[in-house]
Amino acid sequence: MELASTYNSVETEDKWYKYWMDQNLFHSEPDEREPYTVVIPPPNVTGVLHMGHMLNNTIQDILVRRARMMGKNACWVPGTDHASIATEAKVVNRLKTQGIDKADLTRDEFLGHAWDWTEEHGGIILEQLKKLGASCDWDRTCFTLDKERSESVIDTFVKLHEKGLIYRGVRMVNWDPDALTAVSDEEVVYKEVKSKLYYLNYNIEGEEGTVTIATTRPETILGDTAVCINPNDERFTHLKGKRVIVPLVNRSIPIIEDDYVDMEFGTGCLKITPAHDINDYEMGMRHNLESIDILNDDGTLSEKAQLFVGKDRFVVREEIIPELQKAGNVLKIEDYDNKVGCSERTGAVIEPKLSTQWFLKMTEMAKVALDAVMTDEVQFHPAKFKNVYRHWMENVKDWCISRQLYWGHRIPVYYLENGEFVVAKNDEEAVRLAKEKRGNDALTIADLRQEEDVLDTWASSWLWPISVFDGFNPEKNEIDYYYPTSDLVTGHDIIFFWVARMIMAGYEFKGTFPFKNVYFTGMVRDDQGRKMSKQLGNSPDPLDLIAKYGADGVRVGMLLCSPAGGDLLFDDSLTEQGRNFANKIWNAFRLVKGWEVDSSLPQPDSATKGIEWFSHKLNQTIEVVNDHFSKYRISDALMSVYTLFRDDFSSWYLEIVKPGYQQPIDEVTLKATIDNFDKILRLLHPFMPFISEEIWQLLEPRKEGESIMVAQMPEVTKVDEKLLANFELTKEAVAGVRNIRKQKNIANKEVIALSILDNDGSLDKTFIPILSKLANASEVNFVTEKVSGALSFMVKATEYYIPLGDLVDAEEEIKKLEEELKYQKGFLISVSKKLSNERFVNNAPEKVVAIEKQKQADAEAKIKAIEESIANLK
RNA sequence: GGGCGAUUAGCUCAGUUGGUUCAGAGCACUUGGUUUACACCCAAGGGGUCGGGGGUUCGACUCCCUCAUCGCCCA
Repeated sequence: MELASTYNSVETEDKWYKYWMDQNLFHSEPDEREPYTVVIPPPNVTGVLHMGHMLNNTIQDILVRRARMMGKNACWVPGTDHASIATEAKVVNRLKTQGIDKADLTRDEFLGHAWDWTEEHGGIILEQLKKLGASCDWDRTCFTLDKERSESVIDTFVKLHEKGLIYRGVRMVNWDPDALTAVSDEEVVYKEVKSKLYYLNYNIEGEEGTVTIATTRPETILGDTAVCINPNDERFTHLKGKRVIVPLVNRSIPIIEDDYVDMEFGTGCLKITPAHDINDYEMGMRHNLESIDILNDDGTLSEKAQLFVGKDRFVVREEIIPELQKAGNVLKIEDYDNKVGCSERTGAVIEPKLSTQWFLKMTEMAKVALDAVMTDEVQFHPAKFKNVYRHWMENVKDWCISRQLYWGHRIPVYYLENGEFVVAKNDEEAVRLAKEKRGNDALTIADLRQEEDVLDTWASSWLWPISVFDGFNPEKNEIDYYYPTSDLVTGHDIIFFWVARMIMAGYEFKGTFPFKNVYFTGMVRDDQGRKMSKQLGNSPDPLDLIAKYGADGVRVGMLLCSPAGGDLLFDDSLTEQGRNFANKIWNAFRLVKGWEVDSSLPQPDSATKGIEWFSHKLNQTIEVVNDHFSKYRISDALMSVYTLFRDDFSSWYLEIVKPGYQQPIDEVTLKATIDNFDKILRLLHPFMPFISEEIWQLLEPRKEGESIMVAQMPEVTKVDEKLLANFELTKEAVAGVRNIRKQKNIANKEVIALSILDNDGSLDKTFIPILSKLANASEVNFVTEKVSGALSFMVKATEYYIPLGDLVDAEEEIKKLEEELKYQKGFLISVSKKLSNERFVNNAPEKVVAIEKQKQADAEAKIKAIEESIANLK
């Protein structure tokens, strides 16, 4: 079979993904094995794959594939969430381009359009994940708005309400005037903007003189109901108990006193607008102030404002200044940088607004969820996020769960005509409860009015680890097998949105944690550390990357730059490195595959020893990889396998066992080599699923249905550290010979003779066949005296000589030796100094002192040998 | 303003309870290479006062204090 010298990822990857699907290898059913469960952080149903998903899902797939190969029953549940506000915004926009206004549609008509959108876009992102190699159990694909998940949401709402944890109240909420809905605190992003600070004079009532306030939002003066000073501010003692006049509307408002006012900021006088600022609202409550809501839901001014009615708040901000100037109220205007809250979804400037919403009490649930993490019942990786989590949990506020949208789970609250309400999971139940409540058996559903609002999307996402197994359905018991899940992989930016709330839901509804480990990924940025965004155009299209470098290459590239939790600076060169590595593996395979076997050949000693060494090296690496995985150091684990393949296997092992050009190989060595290759491929499979499968299938005849993805992960047998250390010395000796060849321009194919002076008898002679082969030595002999007329080098106390007669330059050799001598002497001094320090010898552990003594002895021996060599050359 | 974290090679980062000459890895860089698997490669090499200062200790990248700079979260 002719194999191309460059690996072709495109053909390979589609072929094997299809094979895995056809063989149903991703599917999991409960059985007697230990489960390993991961739920996907559901991507937004309208979204497309971006680099963050690539990273996230690469890591999940690595964990899942590895668990599967370690004999666990791995189940990775995929799905999407309905992203109520984002999707609704997209649907509204599309309707707009079709000339349809949302306001003209009934709820059901609108939902029809929203489902159409979902049908069109919903599957895209999951199909893209397949290109990456994601080994999700696609039979289990869920959607937060499908039947089972919806029932879960409604069911839990009813339960939480029964427990008294859900309440309805008037609160200051974050209002998105574009989406016309409340959003949670976590959905507000603060942006730095250049704005102005306006200094405005208010006339004091009944006397000459003015009070100056400073504000960034002059239009809100129309809703002012007080001016506040700090009671300790001596500048304003004369104002106590007086009243001022709001400009333009000429409303008389009181001057109040409150410690909240920062005497340093602005003028020290603060205007209070309880309806439009959270702090003012609280102050309004304390001082019994009137609340004047001057804004309509869409951000225009309402009748209550009296002026500029119907105009947008930003327009008014511009227009009110000339009016104020005309009235003589503007003192000055300064440039000012401040942070403005914007909607994460629509980008609109958020208005704090009083409105009636549904809330979920957080205090009790947060306490349980906090303890779970602080005691490591749920482990965070990296652990530094525990602090962030604690801070949020200790300051948690009740969760505003209602949204004024159509696309989502409609709140199961039914109002009666008298304003009372019942909470029920369906219409029948609602009617039954209403009858009970009112003592009126004639009530029908027509007498009830269901709440118009829907629930926050996270009210379904937080149930995800339970709801994907239909865990609220008492007739289903799969949950008992799969829950709690094992690992959650997610971005650290949604630690509050999602992770915290899933932990709360886990304890609340299942009595235990939803997952054992949380692996937080960083944010993917470009090579200059900028966030990837559409505007900057600095985000590569993941599918293009896969086409160009292969999914394996991209996976490796993602990992090479991804310390846990830290931001990662993505650069194409990393995926290129991944692709190059795949090519390297491919070519190693080409080499092995190209060998002709001759069963009559005996195995060379070098191969026997090489195979023995490599088995220990492999075991050692497996140990290291296991350790890395146990600490969720995924990129370190990859780097260990990468180094094993590139350095140990390719550069050393294959060179040791490789037969001469166009010569056959013996059977035993070939078998062992294929075996070793097989093991490395299995170690590699979680990281590079496609190429590992491709080569694994070609390496030996496989039966239909066999796959590396369900092969057993190699296990550690024994590691002989001494043997490994001796091989390292052999490597040094080989490098010594290569250096001399290079210095003297002796080609590798030219044989040399090698003499060894084993000064202290420490040399492991079993490695000599390897040294002989890799040094291309015609003979290796042992001597008891220094060899003159030869080039030499030392490895520990062992001296190596290459007799080269006229090529030897005594001057140069002496210089080289003297440099080494200088270093050794310096080293000896530092060690001796340490050992002559009584406090060190008395206080340091015995082991440490022994090591230092050994170093001293080694250095002394080496110095002696070097000095003799120098004398010999002179 | 409150809190958290960081600062180690040109870049991105390791460095696990203080202890081998322990200052490391990958990339980048320099030099050399038509070695018959691979130039998507191989070999060799340069490069850091571990942010500054102080302290604890026989011993500090590691622990403590302080200063500086940066980042993130929250208000």
